[in-house]
Amino acid sequence: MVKIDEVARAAGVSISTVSYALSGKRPVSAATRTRIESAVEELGYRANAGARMLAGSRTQIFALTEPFRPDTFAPTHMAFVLATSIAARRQDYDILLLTEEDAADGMRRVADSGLVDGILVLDVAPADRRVALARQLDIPSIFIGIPDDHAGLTCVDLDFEAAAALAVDRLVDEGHRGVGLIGHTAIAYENSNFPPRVRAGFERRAAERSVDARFRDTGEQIFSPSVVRAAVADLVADGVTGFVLHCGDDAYEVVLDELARLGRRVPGDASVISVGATFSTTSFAVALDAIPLIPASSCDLAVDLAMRALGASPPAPGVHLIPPTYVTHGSVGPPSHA
Amino acid sequence: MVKIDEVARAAGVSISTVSYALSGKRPVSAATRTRIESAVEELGYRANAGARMLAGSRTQIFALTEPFRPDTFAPTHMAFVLATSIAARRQDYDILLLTEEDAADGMRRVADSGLVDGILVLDVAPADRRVALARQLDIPSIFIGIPDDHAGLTCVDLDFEAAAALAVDRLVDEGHRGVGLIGHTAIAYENSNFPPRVRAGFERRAAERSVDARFRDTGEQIFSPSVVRAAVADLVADGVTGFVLHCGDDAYEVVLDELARLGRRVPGDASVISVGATFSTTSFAVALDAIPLIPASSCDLAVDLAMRALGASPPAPGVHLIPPTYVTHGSVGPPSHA
DNA sequence: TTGAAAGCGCTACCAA
DNA sequence: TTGGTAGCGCTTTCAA
Repeated sequence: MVKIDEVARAAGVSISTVSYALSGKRPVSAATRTRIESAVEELGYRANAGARMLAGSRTQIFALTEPFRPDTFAPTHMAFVLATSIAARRQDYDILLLTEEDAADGMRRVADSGLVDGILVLDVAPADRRVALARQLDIPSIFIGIPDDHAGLTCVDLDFEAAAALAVDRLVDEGHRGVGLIGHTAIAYENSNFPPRVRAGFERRAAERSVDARFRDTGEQIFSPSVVRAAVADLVADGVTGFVLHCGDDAYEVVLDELARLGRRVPGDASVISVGATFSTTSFAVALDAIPLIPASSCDLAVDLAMRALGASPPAPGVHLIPPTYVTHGSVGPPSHA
Repeated sequence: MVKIDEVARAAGVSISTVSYALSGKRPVSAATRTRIESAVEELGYRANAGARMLAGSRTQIFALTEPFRPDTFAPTHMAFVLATSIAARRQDYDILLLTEEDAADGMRRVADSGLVDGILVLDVAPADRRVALARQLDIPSIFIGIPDDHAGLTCVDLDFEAAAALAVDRLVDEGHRGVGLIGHTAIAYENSNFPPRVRAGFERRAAERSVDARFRDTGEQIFSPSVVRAAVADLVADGVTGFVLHCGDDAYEVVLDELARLGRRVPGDASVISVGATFSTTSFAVALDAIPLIPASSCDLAVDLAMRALGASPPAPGVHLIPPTYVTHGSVGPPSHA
C-alpha cells in the first residue's frame, strides 16, 4: 500500500500539495500537477479510504436500503439497484447494501457510525417505517418512490399519475370510450406506493374525459394467469376497447394471448398501452406502445439530489416527479366500431 | 455524533478501557463492563467507521462484484445478493456493491484504497477476467461459482455434477432407461460456469448407468417456449421417460404443460426432477422433486471462508463443493411400461 | 485490571 | 504557488 508521503517524495513536493493536487481544492501549478500525477501513476497510489473518511468530511459512500420482500418483482428491483450504483459511481461514490429485515437498524447503524454520507431508499411502501427514521438521522435520505407521509422528505419518482392519465388521453383521443386498467396483484396496492398512484391517475382522467373506466388486478398475492384471463374477458364483455397495462411481464403475455383468443386484434379491435414497465415492450406478440419507467432517470436524479444535499446550499425537501414519456410502437389505433 | 471519550467520561474509565470492553480484546471486569455498556446505551455511541478503519486492521466491509449481464436470471441473482448480505451481517460485515462494467476497476479500487477486507465474486464465468485480478490483489477473494482456471483460488459452489448424477441415479433406480436434460439457453453454457457442469454430470452418470441420455437447451439467447415444446416432444418421441430440469422457472411451466398435452402424466408416464433451482418447485401443476441450489449454503460458506482468510491461519486455496440434497415431492416414480 | 499516549494516513488550516 | 502540521477518532502497545 503506497502512501501519500511516498508520492510527495517521488514528486519532490509536500504532502499537502499532493493532497491538493488530487482533490483540486487548491490551485496547483501545471508543472507540479504533472509531476504529482505521474508519481501517482507510477506508484499506483490510491488514498486510504479510512484515513480519508476520518480526516475529510466525506466517506464517498451512499447506503442503499431495499427490503427484499417476497412479492418484490426481481428484475425491476435489480434494474434500480444497478442504475443507482452506476449513477453513484459517476459521482465517485460507492454503494453499501442495506438488506436487513429491519432496515431501520441498518440505517441507524451506518448513519451513526459515519460510514455513509447519505441514504438512498428503494422499494418505498405507502406506510414506510423508514420515513420516521429518515427524519431523525443527521445525514440526508433520498426516497426513490413516494410514501404517503412525505412531509419534509426528498422523494424522486416517475409521475405515475400523469403517466396513467397520458395513457387514458391517448386512448380517448383515438376514440375509445371504454378503458380498462390491468394492474398488479392486490397485495401490491398495499405494499408498494406506485400501483395506487397509477390507478388514481387512470380513474381521475377517465372521469375527466367522461369515459367508462374499469380496474382489475392480476391476482391476490401472486400473479395468476386465470385471474388475468377472466379479467380480460370481463373487460371485453363490458365494452372496454382501450387497455392500460401496469403489471408484471408474465401478465402481459396472458393479456395479449387472451385478447387473441377472444378474437380481438391489436390495434384493430383493442388498443394496448404499457405504463410503468422497466422491461422492453417490443418483444411481445404485438409491440406495445409504452410509457416506461426508466430506472436511470429516477436514480440519476436521486443521486444528484443526494450530492446536492451534501453541498453548501442543500435544496429544500420536496417531491420530484419525473414527467412521463410516450413511446409509440403501433399497438394503439381507433376502435374498430368507431 | 457521540465519541469514545464521552463514553469513557460517562463510565468513569479511560478511553482504552472502553475500546477493549467493546472489542473484547482484553479482559475487563464485570462491573466496569456494565458501566461502559450502559453509558454506550444511554449516549447511543457507535464507533466512527473511518477511525476504526484507519486505526484498526479491519474495515468490516466486503465487496461484492456481480457484473449484471442481460442474460442474468434476476431472481436467482437477487437471492444470492441477499444471502451474501445476510451472511455478512451475521459476522458484523457490510456489503459494498461493485457493478461497474469493468468489474476489475472496482476490485482494484476497493483493494488499493483499503476500503474492504475481502471480495466476494458472484456470477462467475468460465473464463472470468476477475480471476487474474484476484491473484494480484493483496486482499482475499472468494468465488461463488467455479471458473475454468481456478488454480490458487478459493471457490464455493453447489456440487452441480454430483447433483445431476444424483438425479440420474434416482431416475435409473426407479427403472427409467431413457433420461433427458432440459437445460438453460445455449448462451448460458458459455457465460456461466454451472450449466456445463450439470450437463457433464448428467451425461457421465447416464453413461455409467448405461442409459440413453439426451440434452436440449431452452433457446438461443433467451428462453423460447416453442423451443422448449419441441424439445419435450422430441425427447418423448425418443423414449425419454425421466426428465431432469435445469432451466428457468418459466421453462418449467412449459415443460409440464407440454407433457400434459402429450398425454404424459407425472409421475405415471414421466418422472421429473428439478436440479439447481433457487425457486420453489412445489407450486407448479405438479410438485416436483428437487435438488435445489440454496443461496444461503453457498453464501454462508463463502463469507465464512472470507473471514477465515483474514484470520491468523488462512485456509489453503481450493474448491469447496457443497454436497447436493434431494427433496421428495412426488414427481418421480417407475415408468409406466416397466 | 486499567491508563496514557503513540500512531493509523489523510485533509485543511495557517504561514510563507 | 507551496509547505508544515494539527487534528480526525479510534486501536493497541507499553506501563502501572
